[in-house]
Amino acid sequence: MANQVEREIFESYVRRNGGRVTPERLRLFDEIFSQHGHIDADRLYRAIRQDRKISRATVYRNLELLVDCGLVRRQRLGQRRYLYEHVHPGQAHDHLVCRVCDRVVEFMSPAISALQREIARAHGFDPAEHTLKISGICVGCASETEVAATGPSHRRSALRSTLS
Amino acid sequence: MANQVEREIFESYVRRNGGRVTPERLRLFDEIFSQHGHIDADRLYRAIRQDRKISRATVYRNLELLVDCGLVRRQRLGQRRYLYEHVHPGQAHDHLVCRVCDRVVEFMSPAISALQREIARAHGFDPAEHTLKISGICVGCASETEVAATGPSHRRSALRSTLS
DNA sequence: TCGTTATTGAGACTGATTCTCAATAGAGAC
DNA sequence: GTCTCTATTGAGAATCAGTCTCAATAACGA
Repeated sequence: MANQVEREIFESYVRRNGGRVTPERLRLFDEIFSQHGHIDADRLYRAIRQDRKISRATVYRNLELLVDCGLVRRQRLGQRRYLYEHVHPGQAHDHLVCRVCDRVVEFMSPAISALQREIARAHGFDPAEHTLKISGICVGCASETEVAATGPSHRRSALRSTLS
Repeated sequence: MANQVEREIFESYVRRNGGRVTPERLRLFDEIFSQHGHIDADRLYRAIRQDRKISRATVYRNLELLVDCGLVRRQRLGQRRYLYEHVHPGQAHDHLVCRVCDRVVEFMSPAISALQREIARAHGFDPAEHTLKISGICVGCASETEVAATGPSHRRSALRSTLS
């Protein structure tokens, strides 16, 4: 079975802390490790709902658990909700987010990671994790919106008159 | 008067887009430019409320306006709410956030900024803005929590047993 | 001063996440 | 296998930040 190692990490983390291994936990683990990329809590909830009863609260609680034991990363890439992704140790990466279409692209930069560690230490911080999100406009959207935009582009302006 | 330049940028941005310069807008501008560091919408609302009637909606609407014209930066540094800070052009900076006490420390790294631009371009993105948040544990909290922590430290674990 | 229409205020609304608490069910002891 | 203890679950209520609605107000150009 795939993700055997991660699954053992998970189970042993739970047991070590006096927790119980429940079918709900395992199902959530499987779901998030079968997904590629970023997924929100509601999607996970609905995916699991396909074949078993589970409550939203359980999904949230156990996502927190997965985050705590380091197997899952939770980030706000869009505006409203958190996105979750499973972590492959040693493969730290960051994100480019298109502010028009919300597409997320991952990239790795050991140079940036190293600089971050350095900076944190210089300021007396013990760096635990970081979030680097670069938002901009991707190639696709850039060509599409060339004609339109003169302002903040993607979202409605706070000034009404610009709408008319 | 201080912030004269920024204020003119603001007024001309509003006018240029067919908007109106209202006392509420000016008051919000003054408030956020009189504050140092990061502040949330509710704090701004309450600060302004001290000496004039204003509605929450107006605060949010006009914060959006300030963000749109580039005078204010909005970021999620904590978990829940957005934090706002006024921007001094040419002084891009990033943040270190202590995950225990939520203290925010600013730092500047031209090297990281340059790398970010490079990466964005390499992936066909036109970079508009970025958020780099390094969260970790600051010196103060590190020494205080030395004895305690064995787990996720600062917040309640998703596993109940660890509470007892 | 007037008229047009952008802006405001109050409160309803939304959507994501967290909380509550009674019912359920792991898992160690026997 | 059965018992017991208590961690976990489910359903829905609660929270919280932020957004929307719409009638009343007030900028600002004529």
